[in-house]
Amino acid sequence: MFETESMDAVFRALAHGGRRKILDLVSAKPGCRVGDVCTHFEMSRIGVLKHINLLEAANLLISEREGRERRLYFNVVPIQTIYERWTTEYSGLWAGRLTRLKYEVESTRNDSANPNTLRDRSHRDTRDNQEQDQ
Amino acid sequence: MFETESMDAVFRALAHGGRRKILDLVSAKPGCRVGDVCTHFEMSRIGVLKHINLLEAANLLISEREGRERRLYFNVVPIQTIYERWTTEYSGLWAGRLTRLKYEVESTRNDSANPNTLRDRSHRDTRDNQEQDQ
DNA sequence: AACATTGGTAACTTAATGGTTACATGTTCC
DNA sequence: GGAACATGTAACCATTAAGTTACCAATGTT
Repeated sequence: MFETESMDAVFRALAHGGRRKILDLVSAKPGCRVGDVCTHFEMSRIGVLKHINLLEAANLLISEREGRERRLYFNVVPIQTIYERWTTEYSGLWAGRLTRLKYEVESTRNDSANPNTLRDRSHRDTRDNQEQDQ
Repeated sequence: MFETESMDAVFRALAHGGRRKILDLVSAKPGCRVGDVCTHFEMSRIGVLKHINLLEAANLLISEREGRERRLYFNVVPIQTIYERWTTEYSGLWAGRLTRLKYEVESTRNDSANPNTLRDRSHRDTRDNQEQDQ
């Protein structure tokens, strides 16, 4: 719906705990180098390097060459974009209107006669492997 | 750092465009059923089902049986948790203090004499395949 | 010049994901 | 009861992702 291609890269980059840890490290020590990040992992240097590169490709890290060193900086912008996506898309939820409803659903679990039923069915699912209208 | 196991599931669940789309659909039509979601995908019904199950495992969807049907509801809570994680962890950034710095780094790219250099090096990387101190 | 340091490529192995088809189970409707 | 329906399970295949080792290329240092 509101998906951009770059957003997908960001989401995928964030899907890895090690990479999130890298973001933590770099944001704690802006300007640190590849080797500095590596010291915090059991993994091989190349393993870490690939994660760093992936993060940079997603624009979550910015790197800057300085002689033989490579300085790393964390870039908040993509995460802010994601934040906007959720707050815009699910604005109602964040505003608290539906949030309360959800909490009720989660805790009580007995509003079995939910009025918000979907009845716009139009798919032909008979005997598996249907192809649907996009 | 601030990682919980459940948070990892959430991040991984969000890493797939199709699953994010499912969240969009369900949050737009709370209480819709599995089949309803399927109509919006080219994929086979089972493919979609697995994504739905994964989302439920990550607690991003809540489902409720009603006869032979399964009603789906979006659960904001995990996303709120993630939001907290970022805003807490990178609070300085969101507060705008470091954010400005980052923007400068991104736009100008010539603060080559960054004072924030990390010099706590202590790893022995000589000839690859080092094991580091955790 | 010689050598340690820092970073990067290339090629490969293994594990995880995304997706499929075929079959199974419980429900509603006649 | 029996047909159509909604959902689910099992077994499997293809692709991608994660990580490894071995080697390469600059840059500093003495």
